[in-house]
Amino acid sequence: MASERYNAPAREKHWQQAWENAGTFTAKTSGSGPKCYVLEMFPYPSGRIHMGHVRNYAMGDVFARYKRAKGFNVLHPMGWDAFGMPAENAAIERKTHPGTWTYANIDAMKRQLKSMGLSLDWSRELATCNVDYYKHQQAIFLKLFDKGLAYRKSSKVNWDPVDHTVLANEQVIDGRGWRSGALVEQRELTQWFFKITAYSDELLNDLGTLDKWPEKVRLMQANWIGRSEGMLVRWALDARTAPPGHSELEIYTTRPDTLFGASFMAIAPDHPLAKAAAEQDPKLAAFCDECRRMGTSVADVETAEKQGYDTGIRAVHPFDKDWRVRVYVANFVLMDYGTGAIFACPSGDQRDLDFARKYKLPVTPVVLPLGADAKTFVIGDTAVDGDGTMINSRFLDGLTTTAAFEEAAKRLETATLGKAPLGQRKVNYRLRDWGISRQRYWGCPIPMIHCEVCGVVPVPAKDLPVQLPEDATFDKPGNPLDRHPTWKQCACPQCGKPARRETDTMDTFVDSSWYYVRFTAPDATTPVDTKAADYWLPVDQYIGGIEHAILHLLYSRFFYRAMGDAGLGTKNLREPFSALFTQGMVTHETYKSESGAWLLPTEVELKGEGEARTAIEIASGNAATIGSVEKMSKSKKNLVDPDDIIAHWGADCARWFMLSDSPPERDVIWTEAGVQGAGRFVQRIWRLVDEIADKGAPTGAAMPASLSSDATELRRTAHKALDATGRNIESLRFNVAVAQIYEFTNALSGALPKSSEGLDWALREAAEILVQLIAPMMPHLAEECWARLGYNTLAANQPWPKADPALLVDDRVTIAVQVNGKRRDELTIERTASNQEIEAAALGLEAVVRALEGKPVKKIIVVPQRIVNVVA
RNA sequence: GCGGACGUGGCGGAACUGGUAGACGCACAGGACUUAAAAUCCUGAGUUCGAAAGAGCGUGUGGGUUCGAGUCCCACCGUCCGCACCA
Repeated sequence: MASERYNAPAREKHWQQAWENAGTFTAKTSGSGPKCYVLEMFPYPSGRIHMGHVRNYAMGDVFARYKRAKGFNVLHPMGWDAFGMPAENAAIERKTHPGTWTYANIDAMKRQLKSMGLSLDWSRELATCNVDYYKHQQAIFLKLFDKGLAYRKSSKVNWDPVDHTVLANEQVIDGRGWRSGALVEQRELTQWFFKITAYSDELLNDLGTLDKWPEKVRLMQANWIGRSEGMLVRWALDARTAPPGHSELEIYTTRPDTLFGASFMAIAPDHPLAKAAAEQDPKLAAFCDECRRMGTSVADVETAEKQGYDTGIRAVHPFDKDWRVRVYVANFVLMDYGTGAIFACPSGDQRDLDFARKYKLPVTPVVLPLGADAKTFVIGDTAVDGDGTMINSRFLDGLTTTAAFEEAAKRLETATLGKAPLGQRKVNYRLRDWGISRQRYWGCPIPMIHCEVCGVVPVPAKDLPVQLPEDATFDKPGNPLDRHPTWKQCACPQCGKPARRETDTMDTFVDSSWYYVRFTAPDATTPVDTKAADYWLPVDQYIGGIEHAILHLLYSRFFYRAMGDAGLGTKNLREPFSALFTQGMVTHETYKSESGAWLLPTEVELKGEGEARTAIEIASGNAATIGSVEKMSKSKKNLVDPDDIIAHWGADCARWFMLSDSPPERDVIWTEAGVQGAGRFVQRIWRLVDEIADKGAPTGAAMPASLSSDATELRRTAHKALDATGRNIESLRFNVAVAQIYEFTNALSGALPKSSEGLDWALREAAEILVQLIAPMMPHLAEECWARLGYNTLAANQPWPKADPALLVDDRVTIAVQVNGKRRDELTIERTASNQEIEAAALGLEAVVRALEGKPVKKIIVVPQRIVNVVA
């Protein structure tokens, strides 16, 4: 009896309900089997899920379901990264409260995620904007403050003029705010910081332990931390030229070996020496002002021409008291790296060379590159920064650059200026402390109080939480907390006098730096339940977008360590995510109307194929242009709504398509044809299982004593597919797993019309294996098929079948036969055949004899079970 | 500029530690079923020459190592990504 077409949308709801009723995916800390914590980066509740979420969560779900089937105690939670700017902007636009907007979005998106049939433990759901979450974050902040890991300082910060808030360095991309896209300005403000730099070395070194992270991400983090080994070198200033109170200038260099190539010194416009000199030189003061103005936008800095101003100050070369070097103020020297002062060796550094040429300063080659001729070697317009042999460098001459570094360092360390050594070794980092103050409402309030008498005082733990006021106003720009009439007024916890609350809130990246810890015990009364955290952490497989390679992933690595060091129960664990996978984006073609407006894919009709493809705007009937394939985005309207796809095709179809074809780390192009293909496959599986259930052996029948060769062959195919698919899911090679399932399905369809001894039983076994192979990817269809096969258990609860090792190897193997490296034929032979037998069989092949043309055989190479190459 | 990744049919891609290149999917062509369409099933296909058997060429380009290279080495070209005055 052939059944109806599989009605995915209807049946999916049924099975989702069945899982929910059975509590299938609720994780228990006391569960059996080894633990496995699978996590996808939690979403920002923007309003609706998009295809990128579908892909991300489909991947995580396949992995989680597979691990469950393999007997692991799986934790697979979901929550909401719910604080942040869009809620506040929406509040301004719609005259509502950010919380109202956010919670409505969470409801909508939760419904959407549920329609995907994800194996999530919703009992652990959390939202970072919920006071039950952020009160613990405030407690953590206080602990970090106690440890000196959170502190306040005045510094130049990135100011986003559109969002009216400060941004961390990591959140400035190409000189623009990561969210608003506005050109970022530099402002001097007093802000809260986390001391991530205390972990520079550890964060860098431990990257080496993250062998299940993408190399690319580790490299990006290593570059961001930016460790360099160099020296601090103090230069005496010529007293006749130095401003009062300044007798020396300390610089940072990674190339003390090139000291004899010194041409000039350069200091930042904000360097104390520059400020002192500017007091006596109005032109210099004007130059410094100009530099600062240029520095207002990061984008300007990148294109600005190198400029300098000779301060008239002369510095004395550390190795030659008669050698004077000019000191410039230069617009390219940064005050907050090293000491804000450099010595320049133009022959070895392009930027210094450009500057030297511009201001007609000396250029002395000091490194002779390997293979260059000392007599003819000159520096033109290109600096030479590689290794080589030292020249024009007195006591360093003839040494390699590496040896010269050591020699110069030794001499600088032993020589003195005044009483202290002339130089000392110093490791520098590019990484800066993490500025977390945001002048916005919709974030976690920083639990601090400003008292005129006592200074900055932490809110006592017993007074937590510091809750956001509900009655804030969003009608004008600026910080609603700051202008709230009463909220910031409080009593100083120390002296009791009237004081003022801190009105800055925390960067939302703080929220996401520990949510994975909170998932292990979301209802604990303390921020961390040590027992649960020790059991579940670290996350065994983390999946998310590459865009967080630095931001979220570096912050989390820091925060997890800081929490441990502040006594929050995770001290024995240093890395939060033992394996990381970064998935590619979902892309789609773009369409434009005649007037140049972007069109949704649903607004155009496509015709023809290949080069001849055309698009018509449905509403107007006019021709539309087919544009390039881009990441799905609202601005380009190349969006496909997951709701539409799931309602029409079902979640399984959408999931299957997201996992097919493209390797998961690469971008995938969403196409209508691709979805149709996936939809066809869903029906094909259903028909196949339906037919086998009708004709095949009864549920639970034992294997017949004797099987035909067809039946054995089918069993081999099934068990090989089982083995290979498991390995590919394990290594997240979903596209290959999908291809193997297709191949297996083709073999199964091919065997269906045949009839021989034991074949019905083998068909049934293969069908059951097939259902379990698709279960992680198309879980609803798997349940439907499982039930059709006569079971009243849930497929989701079935253990992953075990492949029979005896079926994984063939008795006879096909070997390619080459003559002089060219494939001429192939031969099928017993797997256990000896090399002699293989050689004999190969030489007997007609194609081989023909290719040899009677030439004598020089040698024969036999690779068992693979290839034989006859060399003549 | 510095650092990194990648380059395979019409398209997405597969190919374990060097061993039958193009699995699987999409698109395509031919056929079956049907009054017809949809759905489904079967067959074909890297390319050139050939009716076929078969042969030549073929993984960005040029060289090299090897019995054998998509895979290893060198140089170059192209695409993409990250960082970017970091001393």
